[in-house]
Amino acid sequence: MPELPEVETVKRSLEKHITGLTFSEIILIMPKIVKVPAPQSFTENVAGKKIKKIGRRGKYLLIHLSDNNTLVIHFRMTGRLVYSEPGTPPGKHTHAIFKFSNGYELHYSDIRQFGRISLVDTDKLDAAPGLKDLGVEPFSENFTREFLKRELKRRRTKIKPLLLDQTFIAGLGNIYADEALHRARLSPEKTASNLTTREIARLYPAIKDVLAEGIANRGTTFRDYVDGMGQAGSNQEALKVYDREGKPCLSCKTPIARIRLGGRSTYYCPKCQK
DNA sequence: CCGTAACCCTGCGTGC
DNA sequence: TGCACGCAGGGTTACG
Repeated sequence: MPELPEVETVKRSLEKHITGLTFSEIILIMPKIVKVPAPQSFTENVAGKKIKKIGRRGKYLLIHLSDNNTLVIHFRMTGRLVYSEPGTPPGKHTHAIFKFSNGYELHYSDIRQFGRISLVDTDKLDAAPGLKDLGVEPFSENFTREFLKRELKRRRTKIKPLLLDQTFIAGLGNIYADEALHRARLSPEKTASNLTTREIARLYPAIKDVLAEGIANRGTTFRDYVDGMGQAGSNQEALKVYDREGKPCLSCKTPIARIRLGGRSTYYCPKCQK
């Protein structure tokens, strides 16, 4: 499931190949994946436009076009965007094909069909649905230890669900939230406002470190995730707790526990994480 | 404010 | 090439 490191890897792998290319034709196989505008308007407005720049905000991939519009793509769980050879046949779950004037194609596929694409005014990006309420970018200068401390102090929710809250920090998902808490040696059930200064001093770098490591390893591939060139990542080999229920903690050998928090599976070491 | 749950959807693991 | 069922998951929305 593409979280910040996976979307960042898609961005980096795609941008060197498609920046400057011009869309020639868009084939929308499954119209419902386009949120706004209406399907016909969408395909007409993307065709003929040149890609100016690729960006990312939280888990959203942003493809900025020459006419001051931006394609906003959210992959949810199983979405993929892969730069493909001319004439690549659509797969079973290919929902849109973006053809370039050089013959190459960008194939958007999504097994679960949860992902969505929008075309919005670049100047109004910050007000776009989904983007307008996004919280701080973990690698921005706004995300400081002091910010984290101040925000945690006024939240009475458990720390794990809070880390998943995109209006708080943008880009953390289930995998990296669990990994950050393990790295910081904090129980996912701890109430945010109860974290001590010392604990926050562990959590702050842990969040940035697990995300940076995920990017360095080109993302976590459990089943579906691939980058913009169709390549799997290797960060699954670096995970300490996620999807390791019953397996020994790599620090203390205690079996990794799995509980449910905020409706999500949560993996942690009951001994290391207090 | 906080927690829970339904919804969207398909593939996969499980039990028979 | 068995089949029915339930679960998983990100974000949004609804509800208590």
